[in-house]
Amino acid sequence: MSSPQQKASRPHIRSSTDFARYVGLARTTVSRVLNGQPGLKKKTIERVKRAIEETGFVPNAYALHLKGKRTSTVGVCMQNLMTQTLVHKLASLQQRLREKNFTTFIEVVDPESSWDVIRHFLSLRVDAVVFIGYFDEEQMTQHLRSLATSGTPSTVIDHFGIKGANTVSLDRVRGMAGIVEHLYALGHRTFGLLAYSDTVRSTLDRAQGIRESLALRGLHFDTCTVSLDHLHVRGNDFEYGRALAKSFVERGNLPTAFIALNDEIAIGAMHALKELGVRVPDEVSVTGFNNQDICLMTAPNLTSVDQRIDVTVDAAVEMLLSQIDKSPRTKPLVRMIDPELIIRASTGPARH
Amino acid sequence: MSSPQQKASRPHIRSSTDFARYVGLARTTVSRVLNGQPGLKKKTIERVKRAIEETGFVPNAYALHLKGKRTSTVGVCMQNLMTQTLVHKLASLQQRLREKNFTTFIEVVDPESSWDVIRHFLSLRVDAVVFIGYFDEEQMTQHLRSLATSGTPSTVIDHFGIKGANTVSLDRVRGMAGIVEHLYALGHRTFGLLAYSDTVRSTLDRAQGIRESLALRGLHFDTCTVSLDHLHVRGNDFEYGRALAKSFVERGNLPTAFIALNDEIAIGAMHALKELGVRVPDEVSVTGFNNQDICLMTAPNLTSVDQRIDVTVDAAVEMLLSQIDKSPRTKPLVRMIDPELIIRASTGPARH
DNA sequence: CTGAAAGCGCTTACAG
DNA sequence: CTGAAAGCGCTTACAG
Repeated sequence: MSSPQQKASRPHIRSSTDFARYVGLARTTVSRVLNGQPGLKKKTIERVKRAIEETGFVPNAYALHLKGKRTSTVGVCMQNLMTQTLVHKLASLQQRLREKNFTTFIEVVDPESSWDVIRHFLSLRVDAVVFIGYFDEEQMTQHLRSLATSGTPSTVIDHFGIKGANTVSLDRVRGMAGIVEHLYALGHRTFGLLAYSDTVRSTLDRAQGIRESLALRGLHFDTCTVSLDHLHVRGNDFEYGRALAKSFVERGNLPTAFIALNDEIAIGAMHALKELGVRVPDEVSVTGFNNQDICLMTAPNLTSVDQRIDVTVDAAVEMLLSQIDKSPRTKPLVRMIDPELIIRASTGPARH
Repeated sequence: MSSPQQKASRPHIRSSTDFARYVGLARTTVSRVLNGQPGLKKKTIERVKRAIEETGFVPNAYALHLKGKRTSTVGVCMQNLMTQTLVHKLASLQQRLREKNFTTFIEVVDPESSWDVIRHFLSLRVDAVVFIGYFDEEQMTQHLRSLATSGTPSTVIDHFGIKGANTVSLDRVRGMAGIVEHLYALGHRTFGLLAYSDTVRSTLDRAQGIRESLALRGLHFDTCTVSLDHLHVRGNDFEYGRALAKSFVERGNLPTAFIALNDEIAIGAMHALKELGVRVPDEVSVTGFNNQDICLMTAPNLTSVDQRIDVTVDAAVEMLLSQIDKSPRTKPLVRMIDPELIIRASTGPARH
């Protein structure tokens, strides 16, 4: 009968003044009960609590934060392209901050919106700002400066290399080194690179990781890796992986291993290879990146690199808390997270 | 040289009082400039604007909203299990609301956190609350009542059937009817149901849709559909689809079509079928649901149902705006969104 | 065209 | 143990 939409007959209370009048106590007393302060009669406390039940009164957060104290809020700036991995990071971060009694304000940033986001966070007097993902470096530097000017600590998750920024980032160079090491140990000396010819920072880092790791083993990047990225319209999905693998097969002279930029591309490639009669891992090995759930859906299951999101988020939160209420640091904090190579059945000994 | 972390030598301004002193004008005047009110000398405006540049002053949102006006904010409550589809809905909603000059506060709700979320939204005096996903019905009803009591409009996206709730939901019954109609027209009379034996509301609705649509064609649900869900540990992913399809093949006497709960399960099933030598769609047709990107990664591409997220979100925003600043409605608004069947190569004529 | 004063809804010394 | 008063950072009539 009584639907949620139905207007309750309860008195409509909007402020602590209304509420105090309703209870028959001073605002001061009510405030103390609401904040669980000591030195109150048991009866008074119960009286107020009952009144809260009756009226559903909730104090106005805006008035509450006006006194210039910490707002216990953190602004989170997400890159606009939301991948599964980024969603995990976001959810994990919100969870962690909630445990520390912080409220998160999340804003998804697309380049066009010209970043009013920072102003918005500042107007909400957030205690700190977290960036997740990759952004325009110049804009970022400028925004980090605005934050610093206002005395708001900030931490960047993922985007490594922004000058002066506190950063928590996956050690992508090490991640790639792990893959190369693994494949090298299996006897692989020729590598097909899938989707590494991109100019975004994370990809450049990854390519650099391959280059260094090969050099370490006396191999030269340019002679033992092949990329056919230019043959197709750039993508980051299954279809791009499929198309690239197909081109490799058509071209002939297959490398013994494919190193894909991410799991989707790896899986697309695996499917194309299967269709074209190239067996994985007997004839060719394939690796992914990110260790998403889909790595377990393929036959064979996909060797991939796990980002260890929980460790990353823990580090970021720790970094944040160490800055809040402390005097600002001059040297930025930078923390690299070690990725974990998850070896599965898509990689095997190199064929001869 | 000047890194973002470096403390700027600019004067540190925290309030409009500080700022007004800095500019050498009254707070009133400054306020008017900040809010773009008419009747000010051009010179005054420029003076203030320059000072903003110089100091980076941003007014305190909490003080701003204290006057009891609309806060131009909307609280969004997300179910904790974040699927790709849900992320799309969220991003689309935030985008739309931003266009209407609303700020979104997003909270991911897990059952344990016992829903302080609503209190939090109320304390922020949001103009409205949107729920996206599926929640506990009893709790939801209670929370919607709290919102109604405080005069805060709300809309539920997805979770159809909550009493008294304003709802925008995909017409799942029609979505399933579309699939059945399509398969029926292709000559299919026996159907393997993959993962429909779940008791969550959306699944029940979907099963009901199949039942009704079959009945409409003189077919009886119990005799022409088979489910082997009970043979495996429940999942919603590729693996579950794979396992189910395998069981169907082992059992023998295959239905001519598989109707999967979602795209992942359908794709998992397709892979298992392929491995076991059952050709899709020659021997068996397969359908998915949600029309995710992965539908295009399979060979053959997957027939699926599109949720038309943009239409859904538009409807929800429209519903919300129609409630804000209006007197509360007694009858809840309910809007069903028509899904769109996307026919691809995974469905074909029934084999005889 | 600009400013002084009151008020929004809270908390926090300070009295009693 | 409880209350009256001041103050947080804004906006908005109301004066000038």
